[in-house]
Amino acid sequence: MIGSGIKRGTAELAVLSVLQEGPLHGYELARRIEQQTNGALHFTLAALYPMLYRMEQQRWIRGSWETSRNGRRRRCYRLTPGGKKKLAPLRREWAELFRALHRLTKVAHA
Amino acid sequence: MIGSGIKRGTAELAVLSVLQEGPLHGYELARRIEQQTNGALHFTLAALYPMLYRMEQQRWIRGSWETSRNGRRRRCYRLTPGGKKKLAPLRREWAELFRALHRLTKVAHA
DNA sequence: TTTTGATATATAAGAATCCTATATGTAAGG
DNA sequence: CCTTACATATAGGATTCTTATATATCAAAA
Repeated sequence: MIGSGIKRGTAELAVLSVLQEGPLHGYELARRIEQQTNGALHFTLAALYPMLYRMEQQRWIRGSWETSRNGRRRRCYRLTPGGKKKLAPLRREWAELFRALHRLTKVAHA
Repeated sequence: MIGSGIKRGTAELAVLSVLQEGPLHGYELARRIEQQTNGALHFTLAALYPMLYRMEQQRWIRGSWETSRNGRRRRCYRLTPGGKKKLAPLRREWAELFRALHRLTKVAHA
């Protein structure tokens, strides 16, 4: 599993990417991130809940309380149009970071 | 230039990679990182100096005071054997993060 | 000559994002 | 009944970046 120092800042991209597949609640969101990265990327729920709150304030996602048949309440988040717009430049910025680090470590080898 | 939220944690890899080319002092180190990434990655010196200090405590780099002909004192850092050993797993971890994020964003597209 | 800009290091205060620990409560299975 | 999985939430702390500030030398321009 990737260390916390290195994966800083990835949660935002991860949440937006997973929500692009469809609406989800926090608990399931955490599991999808871990599953889809084969366990490489893991976030605790204590880290995710405040982040979901912040992203809702920024209008990138929208949460709504739902009650499943069992009577369990849970907050379901879906991507807003603003969130979709945010995703593209965010991915571009990450790609740019990868290229930058690749250049740095490659130069050292040359 | 890549935002500060995203590039978190990259300074360590950047410093070790650049120092692999040869010994350098802090001021020049900051410029090399920026140059070799075509300006994509920028760190302020106020961020680098405490980091160099920490890395020296961890025995990844070793600093020595030098006085140039001008009479300017500057601290020259060189990679230690321990620092070289650290570089390989660090690069592997970053590569793993890239793969993880790639999977996440790709899945959302499929 | 005086001042500006590049060189060079350093600390302090603050923001952002992650962690662990803790709290609360329901539902299902052994 | 007790444990595990589900589900959300807050508090306190760590790390790593930021801006602002301080100090000091040297070269070139005004």
